[in-house]
Amino acid sequence: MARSGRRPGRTGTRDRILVSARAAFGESGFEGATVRGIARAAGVDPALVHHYFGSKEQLFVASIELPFDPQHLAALLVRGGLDGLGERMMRFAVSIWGQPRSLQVLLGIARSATSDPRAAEALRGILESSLLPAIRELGVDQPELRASLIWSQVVGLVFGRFVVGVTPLTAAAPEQLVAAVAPILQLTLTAPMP
Amino acid sequence: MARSGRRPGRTGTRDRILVSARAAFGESGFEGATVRGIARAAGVDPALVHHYFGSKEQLFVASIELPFDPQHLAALLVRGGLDGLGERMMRFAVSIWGQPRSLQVLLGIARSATSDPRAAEALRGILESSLLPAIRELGVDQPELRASLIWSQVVGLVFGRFVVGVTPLTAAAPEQLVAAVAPILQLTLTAPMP
DNA sequence: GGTCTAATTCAACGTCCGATGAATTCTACA
DNA sequence: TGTAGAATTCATCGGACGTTGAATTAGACC
Repeated sequence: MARSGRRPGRTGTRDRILVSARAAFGESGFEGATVRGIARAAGVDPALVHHYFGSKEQLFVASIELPFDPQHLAALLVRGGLDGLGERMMRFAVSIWGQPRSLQVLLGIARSATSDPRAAEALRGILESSLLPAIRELGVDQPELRASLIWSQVVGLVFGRFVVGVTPLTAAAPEQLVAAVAPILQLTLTAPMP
Repeated sequence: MARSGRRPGRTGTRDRILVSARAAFGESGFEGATVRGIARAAGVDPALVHHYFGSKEQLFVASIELPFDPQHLAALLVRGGLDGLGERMMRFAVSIWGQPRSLQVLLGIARSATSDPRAAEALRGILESSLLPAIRELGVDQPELRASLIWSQVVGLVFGRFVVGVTPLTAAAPEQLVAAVAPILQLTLTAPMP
């Protein structure tokens, strides 16, 4: 039984709450995760969560900060031109979901997007602030449609691999996925579009 | 205030509950939808839901019966061979999500898959009982990986169009989507795979 | 007409949830 | 050393949820 009152020394409590929150939201989405569960995982009283973050929603917002800078991504994609862009995109996706913390953020957003418009907007934001500008800058025709199709392919991959657990997708090595999907993305960039 | 007791005449109450349930699950997923809300939408006391279906979970199972027969779909895809298979797949997907009831069932499963392993299994089932057998039967190499990639593309499309609301995907006419995506699916079927 | 069964509502229980406000303990700084 | 403020817990509130059991009303069949 932890007695009440301030703890001696520096306790990174706020950070521990954030870490637990990312794990919980990534596992169960916004609605499925509970403030009490997050507090328990952080070894802390639920009231502390509100003390630091005000509300469950604000905690969510704080915990799903995008694990990369959209402009940086856009620049990275543009650099190198249209050639090999599909592969660069896949490599970036794979490198992001290879980091546990980034993956948690991504899954937290994706799992919450099914019920929370804000999370859905965050997902759209990745498309509109990175993918679309990059493709526009390269002067491809029908940039909106192409960017959306690429976005939906990557989202589908993440969904299949990490949410639904489709065996060939969970079993494939990252390199194999890159090799398999990159040409498809490349065709999505270059094929004639209606 | 509806007084208690049996209603005169034939009241399709059970069916009305099912209809409301599909709408609610499609809109909010299993956890987000509430028995009380479904009952309210059906103009009925919440206890009736349990009288007819036993539990929220059994109601969910009853309401998400797949809107098509997997074997029939597999046969439809095989008939006609590898040529134009991508287009047939897209046409089928578009025709399914064009029917409101089917779309509700699909979205109910997809939205619940983020937290409910059973729904995730139902989603995998579409892949394993229709897509994969069809592709296998056509003698393509790497059928598991190809089927999974096609599945993830279609799931991503549904997610983008109906859950996240990606503008180019919501705005595109079904025919335009078929024309844009079919060649990509076809490449996924025929491109060399690692 | 009497009786059994199905349909329907009502009232309630127990649980979990997010949130609040007060009390307690420590740190920082004058 | 005294005191303001930050960190932490505790007890609790009000609400929503799934579920249950009893009571009420209608149809079906003898």
